[in-house]
Amino acid sequence: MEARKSGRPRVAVLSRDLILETALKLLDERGEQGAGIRDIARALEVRPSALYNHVSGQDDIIAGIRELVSDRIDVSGFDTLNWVEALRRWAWSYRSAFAAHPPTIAIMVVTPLASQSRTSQMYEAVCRGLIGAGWPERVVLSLIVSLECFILGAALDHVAPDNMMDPGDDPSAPHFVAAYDALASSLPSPDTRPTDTMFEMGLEAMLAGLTATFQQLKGDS
Amino acid sequence: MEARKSGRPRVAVLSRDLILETALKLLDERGEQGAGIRDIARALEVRPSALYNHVSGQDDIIAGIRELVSDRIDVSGFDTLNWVEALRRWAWSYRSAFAAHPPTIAIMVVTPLASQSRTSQMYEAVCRGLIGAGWPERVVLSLIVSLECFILGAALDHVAPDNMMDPGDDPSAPHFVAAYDALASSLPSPDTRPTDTMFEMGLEAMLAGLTATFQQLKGDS
DNA sequence: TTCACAAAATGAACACTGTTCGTTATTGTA
DNA sequence: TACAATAACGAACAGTGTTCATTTTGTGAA
Repeated sequence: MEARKSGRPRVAVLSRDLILETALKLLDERGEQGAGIRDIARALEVRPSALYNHVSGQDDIIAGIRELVSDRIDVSGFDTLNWVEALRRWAWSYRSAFAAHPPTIAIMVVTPLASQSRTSQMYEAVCRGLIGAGWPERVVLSLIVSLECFILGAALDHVAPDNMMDPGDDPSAPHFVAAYDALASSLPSPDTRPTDTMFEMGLEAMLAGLTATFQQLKGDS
Repeated sequence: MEARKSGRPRVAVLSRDLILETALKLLDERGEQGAGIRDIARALEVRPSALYNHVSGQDDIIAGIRELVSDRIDVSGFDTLNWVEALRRWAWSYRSAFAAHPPTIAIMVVTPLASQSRTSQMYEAVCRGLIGAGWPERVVLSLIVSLECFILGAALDHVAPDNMMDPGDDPSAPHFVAAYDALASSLPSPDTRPTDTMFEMGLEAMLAGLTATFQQLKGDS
């Protein structure tokens, strides 16, 4: 544990990638608050100010993490499957990519997308698949974004504690309590989470609705 | 502008409600960062520490604001309309309640729900309506939460800048660029926002899908 | 080979945040 | 009339992201 002296070290200790990987790891391990600049620096055994030689600031780190996460989203279905099944695969992997790194979600959702990024390659693949399947260009982005809204909302729900909606024994909300209890006791096994059945239900509803829309659009043209 | 001396003032300057209303107002005016403890205190012409006589801390303020916002959600449809139209009204007002106070969304979504709150009265109304319409108790909460995921995701999207998804002229993402341009030029008027057509499309898709699910459930029983 | 400059680390600040605590003046109550 | 509760101030504290001068090392040009 000998302290490093001032001045440039013989072998570089830091790199942009190393910083981002460490940040993501800390985020996963300790949650949203655990990946501050000082935490990352401590994990790398470095003074906080050293990070600024490789990264322009905290926003830059967040943008970098988003790239890491969106790389895990599976768009392979758009080359091989029909658009409904491709969207289904995409949606599930989209959710699990974020669910694997819970604390990132809330940050990602609000932070605008940097252009020329790997994330826009992900959108490119989805757009190509949908347009190729016959969807009109002008509705494709609405379709994607509306699915994305649901997915990200679901990812946030996935993060939230299971009892987040627990009404307790609030006597002024009997139907709410009944619905909560009925859901809890209808789970197939104790370790299936409500949030999973919820995601399935919502996703299938959207896909069914979109299929109807698609056929209607085909009929009009 | 005479400074107030130490000691209890003759007429109280603060109250919990006043603090919450001020916080919400600042949030609306200046955005997410503009409603810190010190900002609220400055707006009320009071020292920051004075707030702690009426509020337990920042989390408490956030919880209070959520109550203020969810009071604006319209659940009246569940008494008068069929469940689809009631859900539609609920969803639009849900979104606009949050859209009216953009910066609150990102905070609300992540913060768990306090029980016995006015918010759970909102859920009670929705549950009562859906169960009364014939939905099985065990799926009602999944239905609500999945719609909620979409709505909150859409509310976040509503907050994001319109050009958040702008790919620029990225030559490596031609379909993405084409879809983006097609959407932009297909807007009926210059002041209709893409996020509105997106919300409509997604909501109608979900409602159509849920209608199909409902009829299927009726057929099975 | 030498010299200047870029790069990469330290460490000491700065401005900012939410929060706590002691002090003081006023109010309500027994 | 005592006495406690209340509600304000003001001075701290611990935490944050960030900047800057400094020191050391590496590298390309004259």
